[in-house]
Amino acid sequence: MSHPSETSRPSAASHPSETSHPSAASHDAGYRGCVASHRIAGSLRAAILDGSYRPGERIRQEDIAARSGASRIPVREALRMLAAEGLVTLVANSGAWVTRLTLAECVETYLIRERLEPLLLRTSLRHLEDATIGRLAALAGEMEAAAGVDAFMRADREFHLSSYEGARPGEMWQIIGRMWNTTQHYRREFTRLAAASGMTVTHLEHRLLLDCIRRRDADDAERILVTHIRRTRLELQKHPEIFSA
Amino acid sequence: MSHPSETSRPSAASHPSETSHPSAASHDAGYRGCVASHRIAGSLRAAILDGSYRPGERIRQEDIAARSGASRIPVREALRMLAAEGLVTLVANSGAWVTRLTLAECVETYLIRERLEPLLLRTSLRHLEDATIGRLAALAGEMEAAAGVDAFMRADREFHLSSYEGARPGEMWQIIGRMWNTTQHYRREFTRLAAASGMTVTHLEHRLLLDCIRRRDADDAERILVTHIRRTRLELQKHPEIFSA
DNA sequence: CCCGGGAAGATTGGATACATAATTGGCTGA
DNA sequence: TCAGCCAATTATGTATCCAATCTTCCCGGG
Repeated sequence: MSHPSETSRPSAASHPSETSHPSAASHDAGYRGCVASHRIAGSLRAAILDGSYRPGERIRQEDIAARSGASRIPVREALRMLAAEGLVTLVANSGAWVTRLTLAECVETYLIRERLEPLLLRTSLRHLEDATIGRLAALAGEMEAAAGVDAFMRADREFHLSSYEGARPGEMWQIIGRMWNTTQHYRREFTRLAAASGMTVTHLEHRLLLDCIRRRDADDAERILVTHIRRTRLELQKHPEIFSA
Repeated sequence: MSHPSETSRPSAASHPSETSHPSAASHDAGYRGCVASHRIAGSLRAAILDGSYRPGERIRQEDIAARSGASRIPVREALRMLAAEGLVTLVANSGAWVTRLTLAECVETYLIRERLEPLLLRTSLRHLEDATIGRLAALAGEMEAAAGVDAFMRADREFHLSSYEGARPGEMWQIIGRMWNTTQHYRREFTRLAAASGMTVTHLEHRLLLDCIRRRDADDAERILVTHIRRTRLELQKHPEIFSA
């Protein structure tokens, strides 16, 4: 419903054979829009994140196809999307499994987060709205008052990801979001263990981080966030049993 | 051609309905093996990286299918793999384009590299073999003697990526490899410009980095590498015309 | 002369069907 | 009793066909 190249979509390319170019990269690592493959990917992603599927569990294409009322082709596309996000692992001529991380892989993820999340927080801090900061405070309270593991997990996830809301969606946001997803299961198991022995230090770090954010102090915020992620990583490394289940 | 779960593939899962789990995550973000979709993805990737396809250029499924002698379905799978790597951008019901980066996106990529590559180099340094270090020296020489842009690009890419060879393939390697790929075109254009005004500083940085690597000094190596990437980013930001082409 | 609207063509998304490779279970033999 | 091999079954990979959507070109109006 539009005209030549230059209007609805920026920057036609040089070759005459080319037509137009999709507008500002959505970077969804896949299709955007309301196609079946997207719906299926969404419901599968949700199922993996909330623990309905467990790491190492096999995903059969026909099962998903039957359950979603579609054929296997959109299922395959969905599986590829999730594979791109690291949530499932595909093996040629064999099938798909919910990605299982080893302790070493999980630690690597945390090492990456220690370097990237402070950068993203710094980028975000300049444009973070006061309303969002208020929401962060509420979430810190929710975590302290959280009764169960799931409530804590939800608040923790929203707390950290919301603190990055000031950053424009881009490569960094995508990488970090993916890491939160792939480690979700192991953070849940770890939280289960950590909740037993109390999480006062975690809550202190969150409060401290919130204070840095309120002061818009990027340097201090980076330091606290590194500390927070690093300490969690070191704690996690004390519980290798999580990964041998 | 193997037996029950526990032999060729580690760690059967807990549910009886599950079967087995793919061996140590290949993290190919897709299938591994010799299927058609993989072949097609490989040739398309090569074509994009060597500049046969330019950013913003449309990729038609039937073209690729006809050219590779397969049907459109493996082409679609290949496009999804490349989309996962960020090399192509898919839009629902519309098609696929070679991903085009804005200056801001490219700068973001460099900011991420500034934080991650030093970490990867540090990880690699412990296990880097002497033969590889010798190869690095040869590549530094090749860059200094490079006649054309393509020769420099090849040597530069192999120099840096080889310096990470001591690190086990994993998430970090994948992220960084992807970034080298998505920025390949823009680095080529930038190199074209930079070559005109000489690249003595670049060569000095490479020599210096090589020296740190020889001394296995991770701290110095990190610093030099940050400097190297950061300076390139700042130079790149002086040439926004590369992105408006 | 430029902009908006509409219809024909082209291209992608999805369903069904078939070929191929892997898994699973049983069978034979030591 | 158990290891190893073989065949039936299952699941994945691919090809072909049809429907839905978008692109493109042409036309009319301002």
